Amino acid sequence: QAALEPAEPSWGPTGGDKLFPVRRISPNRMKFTLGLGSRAWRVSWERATEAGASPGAGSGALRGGALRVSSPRLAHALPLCLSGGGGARALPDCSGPSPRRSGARQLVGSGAMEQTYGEVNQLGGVFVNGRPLPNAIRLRIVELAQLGIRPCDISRQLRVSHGCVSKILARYNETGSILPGAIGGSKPRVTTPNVVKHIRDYKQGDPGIFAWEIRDRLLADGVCDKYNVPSVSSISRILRNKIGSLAQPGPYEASKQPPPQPALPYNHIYQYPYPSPVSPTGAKMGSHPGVPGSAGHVSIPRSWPSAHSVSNILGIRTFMEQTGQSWCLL
DNA sequence: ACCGTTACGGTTGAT
DNA sequence: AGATCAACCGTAACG
Repeated sequence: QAALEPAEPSWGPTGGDKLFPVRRISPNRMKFTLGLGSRAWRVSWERATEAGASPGAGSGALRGGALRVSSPRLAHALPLCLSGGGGARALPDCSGPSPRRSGARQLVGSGAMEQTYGEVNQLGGVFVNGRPLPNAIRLRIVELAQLGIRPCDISRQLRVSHGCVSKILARYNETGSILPGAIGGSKPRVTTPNVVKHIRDYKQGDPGIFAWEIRDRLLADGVCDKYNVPSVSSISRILRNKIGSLAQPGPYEASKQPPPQPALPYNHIYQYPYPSPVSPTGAKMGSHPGVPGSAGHVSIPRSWPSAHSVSNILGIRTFMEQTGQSWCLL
């Protein structure tokens, strides 16, 4: 209980809302600050995860499993991470405060560093603002829903706001993935040298061509698809800045090796990589097609390397691993 | 009571 | 190295 006592309650407003210019923070929603190495963090987080992973027994894969952080030191290193896997993209599940911007919340005083680890919502659940819920809880939400538990009850049981439960279930129903979206980063450029070259060709072939016509031709000629075709304004900018006189090949592509295309399209999907629609706990994941092998399952924008799959994150052996094969989404 | 939606403050990673 | 930007997050509240 002491773990949930805020060292310094954050009573300030957290922002406005539609009707109220200033929304008052709930007395139950408070930040708590803990000293590094304190057992308190572990206790508080275990309480939070137990609410998700333990109740109802059954979920062997989750109980005391990947989420349980038993070492305060480890908790410091990987506050809410389920996996230490590397990769180009962020692992969205790593909910610990970043050293970069959370620095303002790191206090170094008299040799002991304090750090804000999370907040407590109205339901008593622990969350880290700006960071996704742990995958174990996300998975539990889906599992409970599959068992016919109402979202409002899931919300109360797991101490996750109903809005979040609703969002996770809606996403799961739509995509088959329990995973959060990829946070941060930028879109891959769509105006690749090849696209610029085609735009130039079109312009040279028909100097009076409109940008929207160029756009249509890029699509018609298969240079781009609907996901990566430049906007009309982008094409106009290219015409203005990079092509301009139409005389010389711009420096953009003259002698440069084109930058590598992104390995995955921006809208590539992350698939929920279970070999069959069965959760690791054995609970049926319903008839949802969002499992490997279901083509046309294209909804979660952006993706992560396979090293970040739920299976790997949760420490679940995949079918491919069991058969000794490496697998890859590329 | 329930739930979809959204403003908000926050984090993240590419540029 | 630091700022900016645009993506995402979960909460709290409205309707």
